[in-house]
Amino acid sequence: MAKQNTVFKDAFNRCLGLLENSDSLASEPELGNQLGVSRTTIRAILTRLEEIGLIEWSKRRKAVLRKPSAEDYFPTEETDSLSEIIERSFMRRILAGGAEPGMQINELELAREIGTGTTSVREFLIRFSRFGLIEKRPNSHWVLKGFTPEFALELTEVREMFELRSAAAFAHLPDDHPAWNELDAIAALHREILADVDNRYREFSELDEKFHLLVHQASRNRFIVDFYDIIAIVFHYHYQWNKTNARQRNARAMEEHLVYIEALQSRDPAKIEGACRQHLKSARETLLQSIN
Amino acid sequence: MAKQNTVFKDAFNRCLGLLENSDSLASEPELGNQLGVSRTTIRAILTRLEEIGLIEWSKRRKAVLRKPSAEDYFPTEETDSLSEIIERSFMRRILAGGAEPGMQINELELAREIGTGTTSVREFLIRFSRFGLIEKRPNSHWVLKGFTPEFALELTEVREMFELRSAAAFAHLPDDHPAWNELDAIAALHREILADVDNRYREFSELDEKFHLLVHQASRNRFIVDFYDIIAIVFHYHYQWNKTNARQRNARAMEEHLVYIEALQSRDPAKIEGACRQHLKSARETLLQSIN
DNA sequence: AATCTGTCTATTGTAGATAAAAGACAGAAG
DNA sequence: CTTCTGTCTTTTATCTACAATAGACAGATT
Repeated sequence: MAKQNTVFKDAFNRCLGLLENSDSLASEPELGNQLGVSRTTIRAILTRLEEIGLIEWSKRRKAVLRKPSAEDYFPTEETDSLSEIIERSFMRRILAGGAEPGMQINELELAREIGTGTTSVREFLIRFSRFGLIEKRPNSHWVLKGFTPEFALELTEVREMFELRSAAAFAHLPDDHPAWNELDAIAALHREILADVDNRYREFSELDEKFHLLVHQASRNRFIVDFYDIIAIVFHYHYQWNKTNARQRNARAMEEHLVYIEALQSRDPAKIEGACRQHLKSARETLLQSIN
Repeated sequence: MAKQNTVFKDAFNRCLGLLENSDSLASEPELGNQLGVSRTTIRAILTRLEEIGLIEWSKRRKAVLRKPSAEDYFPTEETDSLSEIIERSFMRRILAGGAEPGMQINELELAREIGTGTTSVREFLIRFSRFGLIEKRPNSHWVLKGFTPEFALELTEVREMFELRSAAAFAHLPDDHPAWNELDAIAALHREILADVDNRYREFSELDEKFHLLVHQASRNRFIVDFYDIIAIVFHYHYQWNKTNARQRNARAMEEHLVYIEALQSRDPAKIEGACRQHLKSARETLLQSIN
């Protein structure tokens, strides 16, 4: 196949969601906006909805005939884009599996194992190389540099520089900047999760990413914001496969976040720097501990 | 063609160089090391050398029959790798040509204009995207964010953070670290060029890159070192197409470098910070001036 | 015993082809 | 006259194929 129709399938599934609570659908351009896809894809979705008897479609009329059932949805495995599949598969190999630093990475072999063409793997590796974990030998293979303590130290060194600066900039955002409201919402969510931490500590990972990204964005510097991608992906995958003490670790981090957030809200530079440093220090320690 | 044989042509040309001052060639593996290519390529080179009557080749014997002449060399246009060609072509379009921020970038069109396949253009754009000048709309085009004053300010902000830290780290390198010798050599070259600045000011660009890279490497942080790529490419191409006051600008920068280098050699943190800040400040001003 | 050459295989870099998705435009419907 | 639909064209994402290049191995040479 030249191209997977995952965009179609994913949008189709989301369209079934829209269909649950309504007895007709909006216009094609409007649907396109709602689902974030082009009209071409919308029309493919409408065609299929009609085929499986979910709607009656004639020009502007899109009447819902019945509610969607579980079988109407495409299975979730089919809605992931190829690059997501490659990313997951690759990250599992290098973080979970016993991948030695210095190991060669073979495009062809990777492609065969994942069951995809080499082009996609190549493009993934090129995109991934900016994370500093792999390196290309021109006209030859890639070399895995490995998820080592050195990597973690270099990563956190830059992270700390960037986050301290961003946090300081946060205090100078104008009072009517939307970031303040988002910060309040994030603080509230922290308290909510902490109140039921035993059951909800798994939600921390996503919350953590959202909070730190918000802080980094205050720098108004694309390089600082982009760099946060690297941190996010490392934490995301690393914790996904390393769950020792997750509950306790997350609870502690959330407490620190709350102190950090209050400091931001106070707009007091010294207080902000202190809280930020404290949190970054323990984040670094946690990361380093979990590597060895 | 599936693959250009630019590696062969470039290595061949360099091999002619080796051949100029010697009447026989080393063994195949040894030549491979000297030219940085595989034995397969070496044997292709030897075959051609024999064909055009430059050597007599039989097993270990590779006797030089005559000195290479100008026609023996491949033209330089044919020795550039495809990615270099694409990079130059693209940079010319966005830096020299009137490329508006927000403009769409079309892979197919770019490929046609450069006369290459889309795969190579795609891969180039992916690699290039880390420089923060373009951005991808998934399943759709790339958007040019433009070489704007904002870009320059964001770039220099991070650069200053990184270089100040690297310069400070430089002072703590052990006395027997090779960087000290390289620094001396770079200082000497500065003085040499300054002594004949009217004729040699064009050599500054390369020297500048070498010096700052040396400083950044003292950080021993892959993210800091890698970031210097962005600065290098921006300065490299930007100055290539913007030559107003080049002589004066370069002379001033070299003077500043010498002060900066002396500060590094003194290992005095305060002095280093001062000289570094001074130089970065005028580098930023120069860059900003040349954008508007 | 070490290094070299002859030969063979495997992998990378790039072009070209094709289905999926985006998007343009004219005429239809409100 | 604005927004929609029908239709068509263009572009992107991905696969496959193949020449260039790297690299492996056994036997030859020093």
